[in-house]
Amino acid sequence: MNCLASNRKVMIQQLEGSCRAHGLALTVQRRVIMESLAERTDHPTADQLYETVRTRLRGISRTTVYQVLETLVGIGAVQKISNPEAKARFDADTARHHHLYCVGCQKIHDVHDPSLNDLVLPPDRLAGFSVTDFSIQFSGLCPDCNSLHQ
Amino acid sequence: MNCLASNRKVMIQQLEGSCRAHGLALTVQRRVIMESLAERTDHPTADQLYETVRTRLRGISRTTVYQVLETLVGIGAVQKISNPEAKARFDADTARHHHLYCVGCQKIHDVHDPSLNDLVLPPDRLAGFSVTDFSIQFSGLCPDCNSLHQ
DNA sequence: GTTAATGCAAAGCATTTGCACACGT
DNA sequence: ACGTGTGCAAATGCTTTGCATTAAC
Repeated sequence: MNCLASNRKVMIQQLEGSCRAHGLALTVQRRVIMESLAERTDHPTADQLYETVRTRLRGISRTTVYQVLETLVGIGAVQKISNPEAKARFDADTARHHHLYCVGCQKIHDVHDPSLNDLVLPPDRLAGFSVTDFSIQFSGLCPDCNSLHQ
Repeated sequence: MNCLASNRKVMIQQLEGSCRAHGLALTVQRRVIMESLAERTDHPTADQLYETVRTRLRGISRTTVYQVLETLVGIGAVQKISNPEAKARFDADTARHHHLYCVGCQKIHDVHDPSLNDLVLPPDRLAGFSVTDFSIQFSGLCPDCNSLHQ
């Protein structure tokens, strides 16, 4: 058995476990979508993934791909890269600073902490990448939401 | 003269300078959009900003707000927070890892570097925030684009 | 057999485009 | 005066919704 096949088997078992744990059915669609996403590393959009998936499961609907992806994010089997609603957001502060997304109020707060800038810059070549800039996205609870939750 | 008024004046002078430097006209719309964005720290979407701007410049078009924001990003007066095309992208790898956006090929590459995970976690309370997770977005050139550019 | 998931069609937003008019230089 | 920027209307693209059908448990 080759490595890919073995990984896939493990991955599907994990998916099965996660679904069970959340009382979700392990449908063909969920399995194929999970598999198709797991074997690529190019961070596809829902639509790009749909194009792959439809060749394996003819008749699958675009809606299903969108829905299943959100479900998989919900059970922690997949992560979504981008700010949560995937809308463009703008900031007049162009100095280097970082952002905290509050899972309580869904707002984005600035994090001005100069120490963070030094912490990460040193490796300015990571495995052949020339890095010109970076930004850290934190997620958690802002002070206001913090006090509500205790 | 109060502090806000003074900041605004400086900001507008900077905008004027940036526009000149790029051969762009300093239009009323650009000024008001820049001002409106600069006085808030809540990282509005283009549409949210439009709602504010239209109360100050009746008749301004939504299109203009979208266009001007992109122009301002182009001259570095404003930054856009989110992945560049603001579409949702998905990743089956849920382990902590970071992302490099290549400005050459526009692809998002994974950066698996365990040292980065230790570097930043320590301050798990930043000014009252409880941080549960974080992710670093690098931008720069991937190895392939790097070799093309030299 | 029950309940939840899928598929379809259509609607809903966010964003972009093409072109005529107006404004900044 | 010239050329760029703006406004409008319409198109496009991504994503969501309501509801009937189908499949998983």
